[in-house]
Amino acid sequence: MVIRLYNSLSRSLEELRPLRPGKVTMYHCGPTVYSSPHIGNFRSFLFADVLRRFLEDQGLVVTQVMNVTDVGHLTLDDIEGGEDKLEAASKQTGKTAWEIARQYEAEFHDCQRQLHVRLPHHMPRATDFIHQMGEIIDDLLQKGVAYERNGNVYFEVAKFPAYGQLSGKVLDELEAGARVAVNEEKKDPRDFALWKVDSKHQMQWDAPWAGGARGFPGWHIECSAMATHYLGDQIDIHTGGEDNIFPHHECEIAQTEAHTGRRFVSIWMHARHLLVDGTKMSKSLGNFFTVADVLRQGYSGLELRYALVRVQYRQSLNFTLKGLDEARSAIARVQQARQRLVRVRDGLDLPGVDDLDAAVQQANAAFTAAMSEDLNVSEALAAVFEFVNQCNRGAPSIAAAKAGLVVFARFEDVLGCFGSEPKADTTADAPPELLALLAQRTAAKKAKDWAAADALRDRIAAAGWRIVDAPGGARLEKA
RNA sequence: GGUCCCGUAGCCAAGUGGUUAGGCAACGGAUUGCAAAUCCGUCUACCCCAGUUCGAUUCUGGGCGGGACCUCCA
Repeated sequence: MVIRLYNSLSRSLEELRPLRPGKVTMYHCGPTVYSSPHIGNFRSFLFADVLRRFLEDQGLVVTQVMNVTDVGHLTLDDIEGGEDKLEAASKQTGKTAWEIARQYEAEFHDCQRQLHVRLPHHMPRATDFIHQMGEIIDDLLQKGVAYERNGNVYFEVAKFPAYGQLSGKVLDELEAGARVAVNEEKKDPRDFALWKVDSKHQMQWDAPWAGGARGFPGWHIECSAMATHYLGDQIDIHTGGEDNIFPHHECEIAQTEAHTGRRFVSIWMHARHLLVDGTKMSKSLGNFFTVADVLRQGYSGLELRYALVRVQYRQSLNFTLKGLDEARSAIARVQQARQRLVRVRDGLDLPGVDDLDAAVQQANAAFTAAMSEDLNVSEALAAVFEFVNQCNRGAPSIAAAKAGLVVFARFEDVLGCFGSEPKADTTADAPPELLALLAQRTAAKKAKDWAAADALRDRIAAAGWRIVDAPGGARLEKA
């Protein structure tokens, strides 16, 4: 199956042709660990996760690298002598920048776990790569595409003609941009920092090249260092949020390609920002959600994952609490269909004669086709639910149940938002007191004391379980 | 101001130059003691105006509306 992905650089769908057949290298711009991860962050990271899962589903061997930015990116204020994100958080909390970084890095990993993210193979910290950044900076200085002013080192954009290709920024207009603070040190306003000197900065290192001043790395160099370190000079796919296109990825291309002399990335992929209640998520509008916020409201990681993954990554998904409720219902529908198959397979329910062959084939083919076309998850989900309906309406044989469960396992393997295969019967997992109530209800039903039976059912429901009445008897499911 | 994306039934959201996407919700029926789950059915839409075409939701142009980026941001 040909996999086509949208390349931001060419602004078109391109067939994925790995540099080394059968293997795909991916680099993802990861979190800046100065605050709690929010749902927008994870829209982007879950997109990367689904991409990786689908490529593996297609038999490709994937190597994933995601950086942890613990140096902090400079804020706008920094241009005028302010501080970076980590430094700012440090001042507010009284903790050191290092403590802040480690705290939020741990929280990020926790979110990854809760959202069922398959962990990237490498998650390097920027602060562990100061030396490698220095080597690149030194090389760029040697090559004459970077220059030093008062210890600060800048990349000279004029020396890299392709600058602006990714973002489509017209250079002349950039120069006149109103939000660009004047920096007399730069030869050109577009030049960007590779190394900065600021004696007040908490995180500082001796310059890792001869003759350099003590300071800290600039905005973009970490990704070049870590990507090339783990994956080589050329990588297949590089992802990030759409905001990364400019300036971050534009600068990354410039400095990396100037350094290696080779094309850095084959396919650039960018996730569209999500909207919350139809508008941009922001703290001032009060529609800002961290991952923890959502989980605290009683939604599961799977439900949040479903809500963030169900729309194709290049569409501006509209996140709502109602959407989470919909996710809950949708997941339940899938899991109920799976459980039905499990019960047939395990001999708890009578098998039928339907073989499901056509449905299995159709579901797999439609799912693959949808995902192959730039990860069209919405369309892939339609294939999933079409299959749910096929399973539910028929009377699957034992062989069909087995085959159907393989299909569902595959869907779960790629999307990861349904959960593991349901147990055939969860009654035994319920607390003993609920089992006692269930027994009482069964007795009440036998005595045709409907009022008592219904009252008992209500009590069980209040405890978070629901009764499933079936021909073989009633059982309990976690609601 | 520059660049770009989008506007699909109650809500979310695919897709197509002419054949019911899907999910959630709602309603009717089957099933059930009543429910839950499930099945069947109903609600069947493409912002507006021109143009191209035998035919446009789908292509072109204009308008209106929403959103994004333009050195904090996934």
